Amino acid sequence: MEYPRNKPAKARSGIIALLREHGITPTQQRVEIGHILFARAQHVSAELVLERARQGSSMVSKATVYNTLGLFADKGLIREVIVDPIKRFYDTNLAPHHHIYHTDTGMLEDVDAADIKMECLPDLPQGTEVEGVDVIIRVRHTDR
Amino acid sequence: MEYPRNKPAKARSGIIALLREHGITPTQQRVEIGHILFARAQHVSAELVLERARQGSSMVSKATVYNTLGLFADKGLIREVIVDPIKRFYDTNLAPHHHIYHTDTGMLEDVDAADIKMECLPDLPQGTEVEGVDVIIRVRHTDR
DNA sequence: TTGGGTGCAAACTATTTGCATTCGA
DNA sequence: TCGAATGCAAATAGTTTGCACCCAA
Repeated sequence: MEYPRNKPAKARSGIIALLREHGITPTQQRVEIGHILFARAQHVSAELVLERARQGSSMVSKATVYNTLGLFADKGLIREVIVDPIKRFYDTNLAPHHHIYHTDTGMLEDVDAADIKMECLPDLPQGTEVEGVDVIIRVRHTDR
Repeated sequence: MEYPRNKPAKARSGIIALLREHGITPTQQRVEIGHILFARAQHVSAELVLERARQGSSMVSKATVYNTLGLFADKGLIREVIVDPIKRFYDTNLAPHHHIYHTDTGMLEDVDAADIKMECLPDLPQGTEVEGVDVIIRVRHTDR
């Protein structure tokens, strides 16, 4: 189940349904956070979600933001992206894709998986299975 | 300048020369840390380096370990690897390669770059240049 | 009522920083 | 000698945990 890109923000009722489909009890805070996340395809940090939640109506604590993002990621509603050594990003785009990371600005961009062809993945170690393959293209602004 | 794999540990004099070649003043602590790092191709965390340094003869503080690892990475002696959201790893293997990350054990394995062919990298954003491309294959042990 | 689920403050961990001291050239 | 490097401690930032509270069964 995947949240489509470039769609208008889901209504709260839609978010409640989405949470239920994923086996998550919809609480006020989770719905609020869902509303922030699924407004559009985006890359967010916990800090940003917290900031937006505080601008909104509901009370949400910092710990709840972290716990909820972790829960959503576990349940497959969002995808954790590890590119920055100091903070985690969460990606609401669940379509197969990779990332361009601007090391000087911290900006993260999506690259459709179809635009990168990987051939001959090496043999996996015995008794393991692939959980995911991340490709991160690190770019910086050219000095001029 | 690249440290070759599978070679016996560099003598301290060799490490001093290596640091000088990279424009790093060789101090007692830096040489000690270099000695730990370049004993063999490996993936280390700051914590592990600190632990090993304390087992050895020299006094090295935590802050110095962090600062030195950062310095070595800046100067291209080691490579920072971002796979784990909670800690950084440093890789003493500078040959072009990618990683297999065992999400359940935290183990990191090298994959020769030649074993992964990437085709048609997407167009880069205007005014940027590639700093590096990381491929991380996340694997887990299959349940049986 | 009651036991698991939830939310929050406080705790914790990895990392960085400021500054007095020491070291290397 | 003297600027650079170190060590310590405290600060910081991101994240996790312990526990009181709440709600459905």
